[in-house]
Amino acid sequence: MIPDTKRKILDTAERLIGEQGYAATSLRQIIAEAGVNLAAVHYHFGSKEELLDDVVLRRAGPVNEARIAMLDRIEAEARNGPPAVERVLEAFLLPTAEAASRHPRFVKLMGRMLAEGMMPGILQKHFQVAAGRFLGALRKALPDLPADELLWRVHFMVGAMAHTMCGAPEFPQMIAEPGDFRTRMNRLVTFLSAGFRASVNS
Amino acid sequence: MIPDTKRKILDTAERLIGEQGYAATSLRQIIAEAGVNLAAVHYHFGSKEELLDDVVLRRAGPVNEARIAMLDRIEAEARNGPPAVERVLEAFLLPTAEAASRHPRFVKLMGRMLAEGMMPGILQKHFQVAAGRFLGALRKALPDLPADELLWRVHFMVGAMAHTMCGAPEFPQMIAEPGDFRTRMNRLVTFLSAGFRASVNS
DNA sequence: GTCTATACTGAGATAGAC
DNA sequence: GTCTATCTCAGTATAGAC
Repeated sequence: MIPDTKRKILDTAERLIGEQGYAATSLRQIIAEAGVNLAAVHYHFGSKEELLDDVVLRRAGPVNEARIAMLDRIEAEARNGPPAVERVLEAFLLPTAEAASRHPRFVKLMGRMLAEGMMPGILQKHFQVAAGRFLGALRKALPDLPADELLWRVHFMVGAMAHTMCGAPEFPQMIAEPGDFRTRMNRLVTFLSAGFRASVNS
Repeated sequence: MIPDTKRKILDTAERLIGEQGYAATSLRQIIAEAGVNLAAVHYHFGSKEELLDDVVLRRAGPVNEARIAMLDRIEAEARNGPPAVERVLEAFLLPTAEAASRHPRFVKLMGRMLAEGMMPGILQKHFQVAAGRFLGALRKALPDLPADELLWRVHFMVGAMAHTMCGAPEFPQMIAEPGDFRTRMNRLVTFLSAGFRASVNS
């Protein structure tokens, strides 16, 4: 069982870093809103960066397991044939929507992490395995797409996904929409699938 | 003529904020690498945030003028008919590639700004006009697309664009590619155009 | 007008008392 | 496990030299 102090720090850090970004969020703000002492952060986590690492660790596992389970099912249904791009993208994006319904703070945080360029460090550690599985499935789904082109399209997808997860809409009209994260992810799947399917010669 | 000290601060801030992000870059690091005094920043700009504003201002103007000029030409060639989505996206993205060839630091910085969620503040001030023109052109290019769907797709595009401008590739293979920004933007145009054209029912 | 020196508050981090 | 005290460095501000 996680001690109360530790859990309060994790919850508050998750929320504040998701709202403001990692660098812009101070430990002092976190401990003030969590109602704990500054030294408690360093006792339980060691540093600000390791705190972030623990915040990610707590939620990333379940999301990635759901992703891989969904991908397993899709590949099994496709037998040896290539799976549909839409299904593969859904396997990657819909578990995020599930997580968002229960832990909306965390999804914003993940978007921030991707956007702040923390992929080479913290994020890679937690998502490398799932990313590899996903990339392989996309290769099978799009056998005619050159390898480098596929990687770039995955790069575009990560950008669109991160920005959408952050939840900072550019236009006021978008806030009016009921904040159903699943609807948003379905829009994204439609958009991205067409992008992945585009023929290389424009 | 911009004084040498002011220009050095602008150049160094542009580079460091582009590499590390706004919140993660300290004024002290900027003045150390620029070889100027700390107070010079506050004399010339007033604060860290106004310094960022001036960094953006210096380059955003020319890029946006190129965007609007390109859009004018495209709309004139289309007469009253709807322009092709590809051309509209090129008008928005290729001037960025032009800017990148001469000011690679700045493009990274713009990606960072978008990613760090500074759109409601600094970015909106400099890009609102161009964004409005661009949105109108997209509406004409895609008359059958529902208005809310169009806004979400623009949102996806901004995310993909920002992430690509940051220039932090997820996979080592992507670095091997010659860093031609125009090639990258052409890949992006192909990808996004197909996404914008996707029918709403997936 | 332009820059230097210096001071103030708040950041992350650590040692050690309890 | 928890908290106080303290260190260094961040952003900010200002007085005064040139």
